[in-house]
Amino acid sequence: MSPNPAWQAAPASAVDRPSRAAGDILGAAFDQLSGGRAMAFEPAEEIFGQGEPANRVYRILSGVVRVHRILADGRRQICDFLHPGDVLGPEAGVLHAVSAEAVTPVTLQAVGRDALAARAAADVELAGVLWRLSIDWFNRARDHMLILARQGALERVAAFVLAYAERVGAVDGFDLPMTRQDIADYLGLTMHTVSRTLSQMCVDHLIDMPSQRRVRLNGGRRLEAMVT
Amino acid sequence: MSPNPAWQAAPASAVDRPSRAAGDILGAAFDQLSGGRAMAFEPAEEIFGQGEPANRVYRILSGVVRVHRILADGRRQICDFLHPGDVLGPEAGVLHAVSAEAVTPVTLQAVGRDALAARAAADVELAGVLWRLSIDWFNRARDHMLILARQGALERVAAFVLAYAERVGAVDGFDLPMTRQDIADYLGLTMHTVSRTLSQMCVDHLIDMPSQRRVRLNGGRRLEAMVT
DNA sequence: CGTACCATTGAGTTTTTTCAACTCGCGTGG
DNA sequence: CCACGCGAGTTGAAAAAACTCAATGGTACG
Repeated sequence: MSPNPAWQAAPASAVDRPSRAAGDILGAAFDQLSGGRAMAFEPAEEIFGQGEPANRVYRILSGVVRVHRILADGRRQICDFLHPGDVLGPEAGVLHAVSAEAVTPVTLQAVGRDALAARAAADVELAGVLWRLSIDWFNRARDHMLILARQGALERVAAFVLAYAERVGAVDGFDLPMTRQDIADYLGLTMHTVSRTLSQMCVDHLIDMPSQRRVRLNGGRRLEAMVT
Repeated sequence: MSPNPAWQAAPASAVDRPSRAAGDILGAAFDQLSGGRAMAFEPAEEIFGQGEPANRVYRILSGVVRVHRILADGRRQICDFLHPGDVLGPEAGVLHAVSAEAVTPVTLQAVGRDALAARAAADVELAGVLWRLSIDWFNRARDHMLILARQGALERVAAFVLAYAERVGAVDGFDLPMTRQDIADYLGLTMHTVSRTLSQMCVDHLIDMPSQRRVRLNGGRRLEAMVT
């Protein structure tokens, strides 16, 4: 593991998405309502499970979280990977429709759903930030749907790599904290297809993979061209 | 076309989702804010387009609407089909991320986004209804993601047919208002695969199709079994 | 009654999955 | 220290699924 992987730090630049102001407002609300306490989770530890009551909303301080659903026959669909600064939970109804697990070691702040709602009712700016967040999720979900429905393996993996690079603000490469199986379950492919596709992208010099988990984009232009 | 297809009527039972009370609250808000005016659209007519400013929120009175995105290379992904009682638009940011078109003749009420927001700010019940709506959309989007990512053609078509039957409250069959191409673009398949799959389901006596657009479920038990 | 559009069906091809073997890195315990 | 085993990853070959191309059938509407 590299000395200071992007997903581990929670620097202002990563946390304060989509804007400095939005991050501040959210951060302040969480700092205050959580009483400054943080929760810690080990890799593969469950943060909450499908079907459990959804009483709390979380804000990730460090680490990477996967949000997924399990089907009766064991197939798994990862809906999203969440990073420092991302908020987890408020899209839920009374019960969680998905599970959330730590991919890496994770720390997060938890606040009561009702407490956050009460504060949002009193604070127009906070309500606006939460509203914009839910729009973002919705558009993310639709982008994801598009990838799953209409794209081939190469396009899917390219889109994932590019989106991940942007998400962690890669400068000269980045680490993928998740396994090939995780990527496959996110992209609707098998682990094998993901592996083959990454290998092929290396052969074509679209990317380099100095180690199994590390990726460097070679320019990225050609890669971007295949994401439509 | 059958004399009174389910998608044409806007009976209380269809409009008042997810509950009588919620429908009343929404209906009252729309009736009042729209000034009782309704807009009409012909099949294939655009209600709003991707990239346009999202100033209004719509409530469908009759007909079926498709919500979709077009990719640069012409591929199309239908995100959802909406029916009488459904609300269209409030999930959008400043600009619409999707287009909406009439599948059948459609009538709908339009209200200003700001006007609705203002009313929601003053009416806790209305705000709750809108909030629950957005949760429903989100979960629908995730269900859809699951279908697109992890299921075969038979499962996809079966899921669609069952969901549609439930949506229109089918008693002894129902009409599909959309083309095979629409279904394919919704399910992430080709028109050919959809057609073949439906044919196969007829051969297997899972369904009957008295005409190209009409479907009758044969019990539905076996069909439900394949949706996982 | 002809035309246009939607739908169906067949045949061959491509893509992805499945099955299986094998490699690599890493931590454990002899 | 080294052998061992385990989990993750890679890769090849065969099989399955869906797509493309192409032709045909059906229905509605002028």
